[in-house]
Amino acid sequence: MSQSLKTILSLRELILSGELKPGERLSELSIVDRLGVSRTPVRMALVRLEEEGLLEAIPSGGYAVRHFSEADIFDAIETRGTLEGLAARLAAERGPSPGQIGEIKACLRKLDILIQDEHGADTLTGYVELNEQFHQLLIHMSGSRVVARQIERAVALPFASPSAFVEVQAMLPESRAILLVAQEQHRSVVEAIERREGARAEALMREHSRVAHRNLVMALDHQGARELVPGMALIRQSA
Amino acid sequence: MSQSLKTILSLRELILSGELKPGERLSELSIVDRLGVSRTPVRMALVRLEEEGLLEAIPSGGYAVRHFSEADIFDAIETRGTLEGLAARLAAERGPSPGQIGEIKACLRKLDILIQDEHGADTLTGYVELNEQFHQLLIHMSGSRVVARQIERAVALPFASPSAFVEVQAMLPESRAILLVAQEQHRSVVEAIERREGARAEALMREHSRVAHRNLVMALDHQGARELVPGMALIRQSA
DNA sequence: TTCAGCTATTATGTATCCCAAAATCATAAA
DNA sequence: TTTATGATTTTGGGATACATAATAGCTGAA
Repeated sequence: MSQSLKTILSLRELILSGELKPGERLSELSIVDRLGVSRTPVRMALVRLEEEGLLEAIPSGGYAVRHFSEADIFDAIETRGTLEGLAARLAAERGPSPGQIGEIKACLRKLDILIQDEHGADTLTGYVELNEQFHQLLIHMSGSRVVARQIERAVALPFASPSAFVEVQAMLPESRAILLVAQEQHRSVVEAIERREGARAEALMREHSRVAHRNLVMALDHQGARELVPGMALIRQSA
Repeated sequence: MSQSLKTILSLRELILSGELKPGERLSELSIVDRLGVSRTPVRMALVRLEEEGLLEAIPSGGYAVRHFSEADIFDAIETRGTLEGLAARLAAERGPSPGQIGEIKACLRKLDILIQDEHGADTLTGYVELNEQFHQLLIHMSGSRVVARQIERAVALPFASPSAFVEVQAMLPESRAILLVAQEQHRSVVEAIERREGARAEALMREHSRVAHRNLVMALDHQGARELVPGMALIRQSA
């Protein structure tokens, strides 16, 4: 593993865990001391994490940990939903290959099976994996590198990912119901794409992203649930 | 001006002018020789230009000039339109301040005056400036940093900018008609936002971006018009 | 006591050097 | 003639030394 990658991973962990607080300025030398790598990979990591959205450049030079408001999380989810809606519409309009449709239907079936089981031991990680795979396949079906790239960037924010809220969701009593609704949306989107119904596919994908909105509200209300949301350490009320 | 910035500007110019051809691998040392700066700012510039989308990272290390297809331009425009549509909807739903509405209406009036004049000497640069300002104000009215950032990134691709096609458009016989339509869309979007009509504002902004689609088709047909489109040097048929 | 200005320190920006890995080319063997 | 292997060269990643700009702290004067 390269020193740069090691530094990126370490810094990201420090930021997401809240050890480095929002607004805190990151001096290159302090990171050098902390992580034991030289300034070159540190600088590389700082640039990459700014691109990712976790850091912001200070006008006079250097970087600080970025802070977000609750509204920012909302907007990030809405942005992802909008872009995934675009991807779904493009997929529907352009008509994906039978192979792609087969793949995503196989993914749907696996999710069905997983959901049928009452929540077992590692059901959660399995769900996260399959859910991410579904979203990935959908993006691929759009057939657009440009859109795919844009979604990648939108999802880079930790709380914007399609599975950012599965952990909090699992804590809720209505958890299972939400899962069923989400899966119904998955199924309907695929159906819409198959039938070349672009507007429907887009609307469904947008609405699908809004289960995250609901989970967000839940997470904000229940004090214990907050730390289950990745990146929650970056949230400041007044930001 | 810093060496890094100088390198970024020089490299971008070399890429957009087509002097560095799509697919061409960029060796750090060759750039050092070419531009007379050391490797450090060169490396920094390469990272930033990859982020911008002009370069792509090679798995084994290093960077190559990215190439795009005509479909990619189409998708980039559609992506921008979708995100600007999101911004317009958010602006409408949230209700911008009277000051913001005043600002964008002032911008509209200036555009009106400019369009009324028969095409004068520097009407074009004036139009580009006001047009960009309009789009900027609209983004600001959304009230969302997250959305603003995402649009910034989408617009970084040279042919995705709101004013990427004004030069080709100016060559067309129906140029004036297109301008009038675009301005009507500007006006309608502001009206929709004022009336808190989110769906209308979004649809209008999307449709507005599609004047670029039309101009793109024109540019691709007329051989002389191609080089008026920024970034056209990056287009490969089969990409 | 407060503010201005200077200085010292620390931070980032830049250049250069070293090293490891990968691509390439040449040569030899099948 | 083709393929495999080894040497050479090139390239990129990393470390460090140097230059320059920013900042904080201190001193002196109002």
